[in-house]
Amino acid sequence: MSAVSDERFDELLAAFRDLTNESRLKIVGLLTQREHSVKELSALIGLTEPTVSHHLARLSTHGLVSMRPDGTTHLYSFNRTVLQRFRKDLFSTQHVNSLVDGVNKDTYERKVFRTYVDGERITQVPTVRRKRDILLRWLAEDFDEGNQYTEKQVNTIIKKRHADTAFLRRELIRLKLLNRERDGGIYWKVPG
Amino acid sequence: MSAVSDERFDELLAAFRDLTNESRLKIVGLLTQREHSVKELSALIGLTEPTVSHHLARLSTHGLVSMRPDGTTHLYSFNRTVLQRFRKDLFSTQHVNSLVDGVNKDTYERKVFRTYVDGERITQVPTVRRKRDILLRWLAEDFDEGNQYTEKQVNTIIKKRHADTAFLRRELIRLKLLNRERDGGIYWKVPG
DNA sequence: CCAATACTTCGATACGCTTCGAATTAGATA
DNA sequence: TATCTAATTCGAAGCGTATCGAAGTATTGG
Repeated sequence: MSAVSDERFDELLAAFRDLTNESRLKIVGLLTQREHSVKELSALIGLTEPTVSHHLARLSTHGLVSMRPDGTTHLYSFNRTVLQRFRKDLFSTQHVNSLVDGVNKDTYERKVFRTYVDGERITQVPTVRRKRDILLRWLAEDFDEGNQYTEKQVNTIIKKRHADTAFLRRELIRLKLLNRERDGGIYWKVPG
Repeated sequence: MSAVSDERFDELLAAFRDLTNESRLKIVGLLTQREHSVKELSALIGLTEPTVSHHLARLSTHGLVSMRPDGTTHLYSFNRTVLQRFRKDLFSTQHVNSLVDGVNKDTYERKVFRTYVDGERITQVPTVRRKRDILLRWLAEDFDEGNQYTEKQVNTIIKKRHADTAFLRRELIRLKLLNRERDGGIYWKVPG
């Protein structure tokens, strides 16, 4: 489910891009009132006929306008229903969510692991909190929900990853990944 | 009430232009889920931090995103209400109508008058129907609603504008500006 | 069949915009 | 205080596109 391959969204985006343009919005504004010829539109908004023709061509590729020949003149009209459908769809959460490629979603975290973790052990605790937090969430996975741990047991588990047990234990509590009984030496993992 | 001076519409247009851009839509999509730092966004969508920073700056000029500093990182979040208001306003007929400058609305017709009318008289009847129709609507103003005219009276009125009364009389009827009693010689102006 | 008219297509220009890398600023850590 | 990191600002390259004039096409009117 990559962003690039969401053709439906690409079409919607292109349609809106073509719509959010001063000249084309003027054309659409005029066509909402009644049908107009290219020459009329050209005179009304102060652009040459080739330019107007070009804009109308772009609008029609998305079905936003229709043309009806009348002698040598081409009468263009606006398709309200098409725009209404586009308005509804563009910002639907479905499409917005599909923008982000799931494969890329954790590249940042992977980079942190590559830098600070070697196999099973943390080579160095990142000084930057944001990076450190990523490793702490990983470290928290070594604890089971529902279990209770003494401080000694906590240190043993942490030591498998890094030597500085005191600091990492305090950090786990700061991030609310572990909880500690008031005054006591009992720790447990916070669910979630 | 010129199109160029409708600042409110210009602002809406600029906001939507800034929104209908693939990179910025990706950013907005991510920010709808939760707040993100510039570095995170950069890694997630595969752009450099300066580029992301630039996009965020554009989005924030329209109030679409807000920033909250947290240490050296800047956490950006999305303002739903602003987008909702924009969506409502952009296509309101009020704004669409204000796009067209009233002063320019009749330039095409004025040009026809300049070319084919000299003071009170039609110098030459345009062969192009579209232009001819403009003069016919002007000619119809010489007739009063509610009055009844014989063919002779109709010709007299037309002759003040141009010699070819027979043709112009027929054309007025073709355009449904004048009406004629079946088989009879009685004419009257069509209201409206 | 020829002339006039409206439209479109084509080629070229000019402008804006996205994007990047380099340099700068601000904040946190040690 | 000095160093590191994150973010921003700046300058430049590349691309798309809005626009125009000129040329080509189709349809009407005589």
